[in-house]
Amino acid sequence: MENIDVARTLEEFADLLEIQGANPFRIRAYRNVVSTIEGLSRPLKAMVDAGEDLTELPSVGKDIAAHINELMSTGTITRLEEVAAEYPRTLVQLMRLDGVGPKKARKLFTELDVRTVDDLQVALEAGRVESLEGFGKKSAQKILRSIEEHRRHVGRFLRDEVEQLLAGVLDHMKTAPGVERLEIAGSLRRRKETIGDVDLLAQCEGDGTAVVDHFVAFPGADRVEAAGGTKGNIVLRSGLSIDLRVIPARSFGAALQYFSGSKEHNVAMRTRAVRKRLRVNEWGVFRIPEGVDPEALGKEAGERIAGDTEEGVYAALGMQWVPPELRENRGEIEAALDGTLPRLVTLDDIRGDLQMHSTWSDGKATLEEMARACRDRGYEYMAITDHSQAMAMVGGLTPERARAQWEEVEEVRSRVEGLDILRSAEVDILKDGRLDLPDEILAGLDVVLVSVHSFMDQDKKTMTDRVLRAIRHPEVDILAHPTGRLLNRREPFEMDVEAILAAAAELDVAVEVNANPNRLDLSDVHVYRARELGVKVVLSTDAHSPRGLDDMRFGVDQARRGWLEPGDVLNALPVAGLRAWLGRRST
DNA sequence: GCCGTTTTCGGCCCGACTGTTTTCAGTCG
Repeated sequence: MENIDVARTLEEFADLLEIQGANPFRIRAYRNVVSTIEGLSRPLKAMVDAGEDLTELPSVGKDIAAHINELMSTGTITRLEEVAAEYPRTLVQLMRLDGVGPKKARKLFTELDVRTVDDLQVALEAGRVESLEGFGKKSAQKILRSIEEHRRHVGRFLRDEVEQLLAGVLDHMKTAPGVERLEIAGSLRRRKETIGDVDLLAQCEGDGTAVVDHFVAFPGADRVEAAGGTKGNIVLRSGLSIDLRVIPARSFGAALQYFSGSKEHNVAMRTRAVRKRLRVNEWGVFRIPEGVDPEALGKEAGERIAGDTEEGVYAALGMQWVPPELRENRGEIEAALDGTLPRLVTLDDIRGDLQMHSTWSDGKATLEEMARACRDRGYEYMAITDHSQAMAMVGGLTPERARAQWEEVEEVRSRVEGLDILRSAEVDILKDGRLDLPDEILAGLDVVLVSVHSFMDQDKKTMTDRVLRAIRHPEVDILAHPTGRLLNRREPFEMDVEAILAAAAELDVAVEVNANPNRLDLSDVHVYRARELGVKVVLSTDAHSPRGLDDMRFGVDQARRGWLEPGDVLNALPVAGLRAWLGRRST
């Protein structure tokens, strides 16, 4: 059982407890554990097998540790089954719909015997929902719409999609009246792998109604969900929901901090603030006078000690400013208090790209076009990594064609100055873990990438052994797109990533963060774990055209979310250092 | 249900908007 399975089960437990109407703090306790597990870089299973005490984990106490142990050994949790007997598990699907929370889900079930989204749709269309107390025509319509949306677009948006969808909105906001500054907050600012919705902040003094009105008049809006004096929301035709909040300058930093999240990061910050008798909200940081009940104060009461800048908000709590990519409550709060945050890698640190394709296999551009595009991007080096022969449908390299490509590499080297072109290939890891090109060809390559493209549905042990065998080959330098996932489309392979990373550390094999926004493989949590284990990480675009080379920034974002510093990143090395690393086994 | 320079009980982050309401519950972030 994977961490994600445990997290999903506990989340379902929390949802059911909420529908049941349990103690809100008990529900929060479960949700806190979900967040702990999601940020965990090691498998729970391994911890349990090693006899480690799960209550050592933050937010995990005696009861939930027992639940996790029961879940691991029996596949279920007795207490969860008891609640599920009262309120069907399918009710949590209702809660996922926009406009339906725990109370309404419960009411729909108890009053109308609605158990599933399908049931709800039938009840809505029969007009039975709108006559329910607490519901009405408008909310019924809203729920019906969100059911349709749910069916059309399950899952979240990829970040490059969001950026494209958002461009028009940002353009539109340039002419908003009285707006001095516009910033992106939320998960987009934190550079999460996928995005649920977008948060924008506009700086404007006084009443924000005119700004909100301008925002909701965006021609590309399919509908307007909210429009007030400080907040508006539109939903684009694609289903992407965009929130705008209007904030005065004195509070802009506090609002940017607040709306950038994550929720877990903010809760942790506020908890620390309370201990210092400070109150942090989106309007600023305020000192609560002795003997005064904070609840009795207005939202901006007390002595304001920060709010106009984000740096000031963190400083007021005695913290370093935290890069948004780290704000997941995975140790960044403690590091910011100690002044030990990492110096995260940036796009400027990247000296070359070590995975791309050309017309020798499934790329759209010639080797020389790719080389010139790399040089134009200021790189010192590149590796041309066309597929190997097993990928016959894309014209993968046979040994003969590989040798022929080396000749072209020499020619292009002489024509494109100031760029080191490395001989390489993306060598298929065959079904049994052997490599798809003979050793004498592998020995002739400057850098050997290996990756899985076939038999992706092998069971976990078979796949793990297969990849372990492949990376134990002495010519292998890089394991590319290690888990094979495609965001929103294909789950990662069944594979013991922990074992692969441990082996990579031991063998001094680098692992890739594939920067293609559809992949972002490894995940941020696995990147963090790679760093912990001392595994070198390489950020590669897997470009199939010159434009694809620009995806590098997504790889850098992912690396930053995994806490990587330039020294952790293979292709942040200058060319001499890279060449030295590639020769590490021959010295 | 978890947690502890307010430590084994009594807290636990906080505000805005909508819709169905005659003063606020529910949802959302």
